[in-house]
Amino acid sequence: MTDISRPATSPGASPLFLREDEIRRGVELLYFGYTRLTNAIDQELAKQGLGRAHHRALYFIARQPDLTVGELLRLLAITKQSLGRVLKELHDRDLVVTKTGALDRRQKLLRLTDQGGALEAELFAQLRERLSAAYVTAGQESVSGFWHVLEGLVPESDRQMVFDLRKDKS
Amino acid sequence: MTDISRPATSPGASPLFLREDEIRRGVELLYFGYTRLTNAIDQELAKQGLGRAHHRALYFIARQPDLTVGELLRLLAITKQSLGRVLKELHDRDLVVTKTGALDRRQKLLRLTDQGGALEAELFAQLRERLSAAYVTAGQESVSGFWHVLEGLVPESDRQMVFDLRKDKS
DNA sequence: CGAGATATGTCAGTCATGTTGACGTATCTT
DNA sequence: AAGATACGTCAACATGACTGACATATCTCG
Repeated sequence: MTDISRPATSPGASPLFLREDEIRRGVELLYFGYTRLTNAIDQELAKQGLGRAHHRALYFIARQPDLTVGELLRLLAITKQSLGRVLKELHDRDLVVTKTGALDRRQKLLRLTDQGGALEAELFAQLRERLSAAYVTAGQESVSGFWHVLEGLVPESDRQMVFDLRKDKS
Repeated sequence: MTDISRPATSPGASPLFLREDEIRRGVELLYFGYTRLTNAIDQELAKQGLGRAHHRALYFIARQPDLTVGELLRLLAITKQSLGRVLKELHDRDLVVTKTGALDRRQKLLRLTDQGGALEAELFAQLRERLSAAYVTAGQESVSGFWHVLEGLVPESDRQMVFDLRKDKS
C-alpha cells in the first residue's frame, strides 16, 4: 500500500497520470464505504416494509422541511413517476404530509409527521453510529479531506444544490 | 434540529456526540459523490447494452485476474443467482473467460478477454478522469483523509477482503 | 476408500426501483 | 388571455436484486 504521492521521479507531473492504483483505491473504498453504510439501515427499513428509496425521501425531507416536490426530484435525480410512488406510500403510512405552498400555490411542501420524524431519527442514528466511528478513528484532519475530495466529485452543476441543503429555507 | 454537539470548547468529547450536521454532511457528500461518479459511466455502458452490475464484475475481474466466482460473490455481496446471470452475459459477449482452477478443480478462475479488458479500460478512464480531478483539487493531504475515513466505514469483517484487492494473487 | 463439505450452476417465481411518453389540471407570469 | 410551470397519473416495461431448492463435480479427512 505504498506511498501514493506524486511519481517520485516527477514532482509536478500531470494530474492525468496519477497512478492507476490511487484511482482504483478510491473507487473501491467509495464503493465499499457507501454500500456498507447503506446496508446499516436495511434491516430497520425492512421491519417497516420500506426500501431505500423511501429512506432517501425521508432523509431529504427531514433535512429540509417544506422542501417542494420539484426540489426533491432534482436531489434524487429520478423521474416523477418513481418519486410519486414513493411519496404516495409515505403519505399512506402517515410518515409524510404535504401542504400547499404559500407563495406559489402550485407547489406542495413536504414535511415529516411526528411518526415520520421518529422513523427518520431512528435510521439516522444508525448512520451516525457508523460515520462517527469512522470520523473518530480517522481524526478531524482526515474528515476535512474526506469532505473535500467528495465535494470535488459532485459536478459543478449540482454543487450549489448540495450545499444549499445546509441552509434553512428561511 | 438544533445542536446536539458536545460543547465546542471540548475537543476530546465523546464520539457519540459529534454534531449532527457533520454527520449529515458526510451522508450527503457520500451519496452525491458516489452516485455522480457512477453516473459517469452509465452512458458508455448503455452503448454496450450493459448495466452497472456488469461493470462491477468487469471491474473486479480486471483488478484481480484469476479471481474465483466465490471471491467475486463475496466482494459484490449478491446472490449466486444474480451473479450467474451477469457472468453468463459477459461470457456470451466474449468479455470474460473462465478456466478451471489449477489447485482446486472445482473453482472457476475469471479473466477478461482482450475485448473485455479494452471495455473495462474505457470505463475506467471515465472514473479516472473524475477522481483525478477531485484528487488534484483537494490535494494529497485530503486524499489520505478521504481514504482513511472510508476505510473506517468498511466493517472489520470485510476490511481484509478489500485490502487484499491490492495484492497480486501470485 | 468413502462420507461429508465445498464450489459452482441452475430452476421458477417474486420484488423494488427505476425508465419512457403521453396527458390533465391548477396556477403563475407576462 | 396565452403560454409556461408544478404536480399527478396512466400503461407498459427493464434491471437487478431476492428466495429456496436441487444437481454436479471435486476436495478433504477419518
